[in-house]
Amino acid sequence: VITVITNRRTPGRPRNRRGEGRLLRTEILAAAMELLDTTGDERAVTLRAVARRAGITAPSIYPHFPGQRAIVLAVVQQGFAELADQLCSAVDAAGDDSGHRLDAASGAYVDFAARHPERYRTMFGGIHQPVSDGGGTSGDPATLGAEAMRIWRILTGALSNCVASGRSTSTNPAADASALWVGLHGLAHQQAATTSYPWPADIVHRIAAPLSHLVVA
Amino acid sequence: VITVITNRRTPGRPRNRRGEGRLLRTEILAAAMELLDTTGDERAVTLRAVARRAGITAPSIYPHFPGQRAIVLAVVQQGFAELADQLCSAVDAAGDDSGHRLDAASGAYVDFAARHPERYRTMFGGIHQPVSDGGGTSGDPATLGAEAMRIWRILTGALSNCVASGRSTSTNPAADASALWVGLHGLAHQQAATTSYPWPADIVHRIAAPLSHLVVA
DNA sequence: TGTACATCAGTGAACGCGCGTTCACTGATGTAC
DNA sequence: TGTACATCAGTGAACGCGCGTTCACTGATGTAC
Repeated sequence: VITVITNRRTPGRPRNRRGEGRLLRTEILAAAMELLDTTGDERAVTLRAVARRAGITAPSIYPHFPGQRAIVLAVVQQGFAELADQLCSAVDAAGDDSGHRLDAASGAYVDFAARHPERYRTMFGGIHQPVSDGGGTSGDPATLGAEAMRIWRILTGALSNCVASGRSTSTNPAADASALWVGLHGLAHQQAATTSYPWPADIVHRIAAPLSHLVVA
Repeated sequence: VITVITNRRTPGRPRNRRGEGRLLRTEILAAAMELLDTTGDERAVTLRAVARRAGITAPSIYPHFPGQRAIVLAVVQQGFAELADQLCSAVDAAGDDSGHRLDAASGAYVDFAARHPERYRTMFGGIHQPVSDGGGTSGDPATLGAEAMRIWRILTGALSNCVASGRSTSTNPAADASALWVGLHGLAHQQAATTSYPWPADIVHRIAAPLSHLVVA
């Protein structure tokens, strides 16, 4: 099957009303995310491809984004916000048991990457460096970007609660939360990159439990 | 500072003697690796850029590689071979103590990524999927690619020795080696992607020790 | 030993393509009078 | 209420660029006789 790339825009697209031009920004972002998720290739997110997907002409993007990199950067930032939101929801929905809450966070993290593999890879691809605000005094999480900070705080909080309830023996929940994040990231990224690695069935728990210093049940 | 891209090849390059044309393949590969390590961007490894770097014209590449993707794939494969070699050397040089040997493997792994961040990211970028041979019965490491299998075996071996000498309480060294690899990968990849994450000082040990189920000293 | 020839390593010009970006523009719509 | 006008959303054509790939070629070198 040959994919025909058409340059025609969806002809019926109504232009936004006066004063509502900013709405297009949202459509452009959505188009970029769709492109990323469906093509599975960051390089497919070109300015022209995004415009085609959004049903507009390429120059129409410039009033909303200074260039192509800015679009990808916005996708990445929104990705981090969504990831943080979903961790938050998962933890909230997990009830009162501190162990369940930590499990829920770990599961939601890996799940996000499984549902949006290419977006996850782009988020952590490094070119856009959204995790850190720069600077980066070693060991000081305050240098994280705002959304990354949220994620780190959710993990740290869940782990601290486990310590408080005697479920974890961690003596440094802040540092161990970073270690846990690294472990989850390793699994999430690897699953997002290659679909056929021979994982043990309980791989999430096998990674998250020791890194969280959970007491053996 | 503006980087001037010159199309001129190094004029003095002597052509290989008759029958030694295959030598150029090595030079092309080396040029691609240099490009990847110095530009820090996989997208910079174009067929033409590789040719410029190698001091030849673009069409000269075709007798040696069917196309640009094949060059990157070869770079990735060589990267896996080098990584496996370095793990092997590090373990061999670490003496007899099983704990030291496992530490050496972990350290060498993270080190490789730190020394060649862009190459590491490309290796695990997923587009080329070099880790798995496909198929991928869950839990069966035999479906790994040859070099990935070597890496996994080194980790499994080091971990098994720790179990044998009472340094690790792992009850499933094969599965825990996968978990350890995932953890090391998470750290290696994240360090290769963003230089300024606020890592705890003992991050490697903080990840590797619990995943290996090392007994607390 | 000398010479014609086949082979081989690599060249140079050319192609069509999609890209990012620019520029002048069009036509609908809200607003001032 | 009617009309002229400014503003705004988005268009369409064009540019120069580097890319991957093709093709016919050149000139050095080993070899057969």
